[in-house]
Amino acid sequence: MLITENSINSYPKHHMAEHIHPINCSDCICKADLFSDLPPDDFDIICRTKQDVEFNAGEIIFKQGAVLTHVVCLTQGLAKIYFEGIEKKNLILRLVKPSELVGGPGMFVDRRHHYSLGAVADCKVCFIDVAAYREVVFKNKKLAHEVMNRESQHRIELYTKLVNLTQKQMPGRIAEVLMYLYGEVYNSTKFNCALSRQEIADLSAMSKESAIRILKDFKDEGYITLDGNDFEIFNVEALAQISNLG
Amino acid sequence: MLITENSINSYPKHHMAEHIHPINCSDCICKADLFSDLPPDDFDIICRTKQDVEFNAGEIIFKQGAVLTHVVCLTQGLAKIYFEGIEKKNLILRLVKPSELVGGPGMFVDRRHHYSLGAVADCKVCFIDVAAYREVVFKNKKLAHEVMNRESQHRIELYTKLVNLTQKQMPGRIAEVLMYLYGEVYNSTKFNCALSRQEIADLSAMSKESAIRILKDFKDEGYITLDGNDFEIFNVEALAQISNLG
DNA sequence: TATAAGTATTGACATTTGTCAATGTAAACC
DNA sequence: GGTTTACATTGACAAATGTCAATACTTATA
Repeated sequence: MLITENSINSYPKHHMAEHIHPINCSDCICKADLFSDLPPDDFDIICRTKQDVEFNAGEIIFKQGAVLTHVVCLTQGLAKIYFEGIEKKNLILRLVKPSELVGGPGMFVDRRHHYSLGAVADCKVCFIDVAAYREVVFKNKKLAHEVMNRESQHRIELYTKLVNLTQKQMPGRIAEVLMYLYGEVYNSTKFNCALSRQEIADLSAMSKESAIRILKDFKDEGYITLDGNDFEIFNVEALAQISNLG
Repeated sequence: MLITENSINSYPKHHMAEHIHPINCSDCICKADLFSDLPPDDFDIICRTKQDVEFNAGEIIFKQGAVLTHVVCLTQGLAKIYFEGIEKKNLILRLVKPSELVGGPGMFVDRRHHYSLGAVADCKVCFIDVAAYREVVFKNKKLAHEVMNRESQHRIELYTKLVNLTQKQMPGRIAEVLMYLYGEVYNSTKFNCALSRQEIADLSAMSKESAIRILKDFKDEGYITLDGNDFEIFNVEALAQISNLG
């Protein structure tokens, strides 16, 4: 069984049954990233426990508050790390692309998830037993370094996010999100955005109506074009400046 | 010399000269906390590099952007970890009490400070060479665990802060700050607050005028009394509820 | 004591932002 | 095709929040 007996998670049953199948870990996209330099023996420890699962867009991969029994590697799709705040309002911390391993700070504290991971588009993920993961991290100094490094990087991004959300007005925040989608998620000025308007709003801490209005303003100014979820950014410099000035 | 040659830090000269004096590390308040279980040999590595410095209230201990050459242990006073944001607006992440060691995420990334540390009250701090600190952390598994644990804890607090600041309105945010001062800083419902009104505002991401107004509202409601910097909280439950509801 | 400088407070006002309700649009389903 | 459902858009309005200027208060200093 994928989830331990006492887990308070509740994955749809059909996911758990249908999609658990062995794939060749050596060829896996996970291997390309965090585990690329890992000795085969150590990598085996990780692989032995892994479980593949598919999620449809909109489904929850793991939920804030649930017992942290596995870390997750996204192998396909797009996911969001988000926080469930006051009165059902969500705050998206960041998006997760394939090859990224998502752990969570609870791993070393209280073994609970402190944020939720949700599928923005259809996703394939690989669940890795947290005990196996910890074992390998503590066994392997280089990996431990790398993990620390990445966690530090995330913390720095979190500080930047905190300043963005508390000190910038809405146009700056939306410009920020567009630059993020362009520069870090789709790596192109033209993209079909997997995020709904509500999710864009959740990423910039405002109401969806406000997000829509600002996007329309940017469109009217000629900085972007919008057709449903088809985005194209024409004036990166203008958006960068709006984002920087706040 | 306290700071390496290529440091872009600029501490007032008189601090650097006057206050470097050996104290008995074994009795130091630092020792009581993070380093309490450290083998004597490892602790010696740390102690050999330490430099004591005093700072007056309002002075900067280290500055965002500067080269991270030392980690800092606060031995006396009260300090703030803050972020210098847009147009000189500061955001205080949290307060630091004596015995706490302040590193910063840059230690494992780019060797720069990603936030500033400032003295809220007069402070005594102990600078520890970052190389010595890293050496001991990587040598000592138990300490490494503890460091990871604390960093995780801070990250969790950061998530909570992010939600507080983006999803709560001003009364909720000020109530939050009062609960924080009561519960985690002064551990008493009655305290002489070392923070200025501006700093209370920086802690709750609002203008100082707004902070003042909300404090006055709480006073008018009878939840607190205020006389300059003398605070007394009468109705913890009311503040807790205001904080929770947002 | 007088003066100056910084901090705190208050009120008036403008701006930003959210809420609500109405309408439009698109995909899914019968 | 028609219906339903979810999502997107728009406008009107209310609420939250910041800005600015005037004034009080405190502390440091001449």
